[in-house]
Amino acid sequence: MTSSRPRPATIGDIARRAGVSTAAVSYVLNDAPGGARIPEETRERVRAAADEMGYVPGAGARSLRTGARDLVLYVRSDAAQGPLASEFLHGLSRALRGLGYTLMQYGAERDRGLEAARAWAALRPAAVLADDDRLTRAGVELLAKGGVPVVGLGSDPERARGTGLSTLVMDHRAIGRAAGRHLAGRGYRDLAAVLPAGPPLRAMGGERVEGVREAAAEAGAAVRVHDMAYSPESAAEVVAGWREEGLPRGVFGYNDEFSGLLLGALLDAGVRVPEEVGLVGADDLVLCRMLRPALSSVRMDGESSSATALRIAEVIAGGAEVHLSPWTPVPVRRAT
Amino acid sequence: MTSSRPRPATIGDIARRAGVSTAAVSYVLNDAPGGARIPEETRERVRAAADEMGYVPGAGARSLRTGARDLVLYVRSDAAQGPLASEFLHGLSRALRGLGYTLMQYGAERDRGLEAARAWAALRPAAVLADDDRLTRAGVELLAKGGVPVVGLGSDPERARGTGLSTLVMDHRAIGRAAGRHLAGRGYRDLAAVLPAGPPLRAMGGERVEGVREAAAEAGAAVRVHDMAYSPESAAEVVAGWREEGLPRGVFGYNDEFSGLLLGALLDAGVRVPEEVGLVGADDLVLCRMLRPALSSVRMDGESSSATALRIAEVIAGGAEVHLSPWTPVPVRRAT
DNA sequence: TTGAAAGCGGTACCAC
DNA sequence: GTGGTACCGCTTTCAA
Repeated sequence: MTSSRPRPATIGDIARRAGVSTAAVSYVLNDAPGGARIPEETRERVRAAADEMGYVPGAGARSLRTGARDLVLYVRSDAAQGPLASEFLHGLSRALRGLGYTLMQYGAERDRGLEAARAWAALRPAAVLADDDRLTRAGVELLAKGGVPVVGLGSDPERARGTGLSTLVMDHRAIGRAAGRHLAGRGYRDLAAVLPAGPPLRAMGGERVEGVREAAAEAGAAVRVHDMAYSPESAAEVVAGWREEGLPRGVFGYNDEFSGLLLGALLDAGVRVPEEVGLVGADDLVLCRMLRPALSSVRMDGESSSATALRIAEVIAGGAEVHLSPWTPVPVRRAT
Repeated sequence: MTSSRPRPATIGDIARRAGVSTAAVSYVLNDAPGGARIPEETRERVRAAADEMGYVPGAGARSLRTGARDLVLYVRSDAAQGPLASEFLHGLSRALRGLGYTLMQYGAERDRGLEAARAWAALRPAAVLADDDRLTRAGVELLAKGGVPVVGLGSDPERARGTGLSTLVMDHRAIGRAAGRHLAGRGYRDLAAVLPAGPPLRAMGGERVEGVREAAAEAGAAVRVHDMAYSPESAAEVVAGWREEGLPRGVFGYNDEFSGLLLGALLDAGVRVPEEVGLVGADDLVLCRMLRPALSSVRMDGESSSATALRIAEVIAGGAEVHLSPWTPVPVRRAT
């Protein structure tokens, strides 16, 4: 008497229960033109049967038959968390739904390259959006062979151009430039910038530092660069180093969170902020307004994220190659 | 000459190219026992063909044929962000993969209830994990009819017991209790607790406040409750209110982020923390160690998240009803 | 007006 | 030993 787990009802079950053919069921449930002249009474019966049995057509069998692909895969590392990414995700999801696609986040695992591409391809998606570090040449090629457009999140547009790979990037160099100019604009000439130690953030950090360097060069300022991990201890070490070799006048802390750590360490060391050291983060999180003194930052402005999402959705639908960089950095001056 | 988008290669394509039957292709690629005696030379040819054409078997057709369901849906609101949720997600994903399942995050949209359940059911998942606010009686029933177990994230275990709905909860009351005891343990008898204004957080907030009340009752302390939105302005209002009616001695700020806002507002108002007002958050984010004075908090300890994940995976595999609450709150005393 | 049947891409039974 | 073929659930053409 082991009642095994119930299986979902099939169209055949409904047809049998309603005493009609499977075709009739399909017609009624999709109110398809093919079965335009099915009497209301029959329709009623079919709908009732479907309802009672909790029938929902299986997406797999359906898309196997129709050939429609409506799945969009979104593969992200955790690095891309926070309100900005989250808002973007929502806008994208909404825009895609409006166009008949379904967005799914896939791969909390670290799979990448060809292996990952095979897993994605097996799902026959309409498109794949993936963090750059998940993508390899071979992987993108495999997907392309199956007609699956790929959008590289954070991929270098220059390297991608002409390869069929679309890109969506945040201009980290511009963020660094904005931060650097903010600092230089206050008259600071002795600058320091922080480079996150971990692999996922390091690449972005490098770009941001480059931007700071550009801004410093414009203003004739010097820039020191320091490795730092995301921990209070590491922040304290950086500050201790500064105490020895001399405090920088202005600091770009990579982002608000690293800057928050740095601020704590500076205050612990008895350094007055901003009188002795100015500090600027990036992302303009609410965190900036929790800290005292309140943290200056760089906000990312841009077309509404759903507008961006819409453009991406068009790529997906059209299959063209595009390169998007929809955010503009805007310095936000606060106490530090 | 409009070269339409390429379609993925099918098993038939490979068979034709390799000059064998589709059956042979299937056997070779899955090295299935059925085709044990296919000569190595033929296998080679098949593999080569598959490779050249970038063939990957479609998961849809495969599971249609085999009847296997390997998809686990994870439906979460953004409310559940942060390192804890993220770590849990990873552990879960890994554990499930080990058992042959694939975890996908679905539904950035706000769909809920029966409508959402239909969408999930169409994917023929092995199980659905969803935030409680997405679930309705009818929705869970629909899924159950199709043999799909549901785990309610944050659902009340008491109400769920016996309905077939599994639950995974964080014990918010216990968090509040831990925070309240921490405060009372410092000798504070005039307590205040914050209740987040928004709908997603409010329910949890209510539970936490209840916990604070319990701890206060034990110690003979009083508790005031204040609505607050997640903004510096709202925090300032709360503090202004306190200035008028008298400062509380100890404050539970719902979580670290609300507490951070409160801390900023308190300092702005010239209140000395912790000399005049003690403050405790919850979650033990890195944020606590950015703030000065460093924020006391309540950390969530528990069995490793992958162990929890494993138990959930068993539910999925077995279809049984379980009620999990694997986290234990632990006060973390810092400067505030 | 209704329904039989073909076929989507796979797997695996079973007859050659 | 091999590979033809039935079949999974569903849509849609076409004939009755």
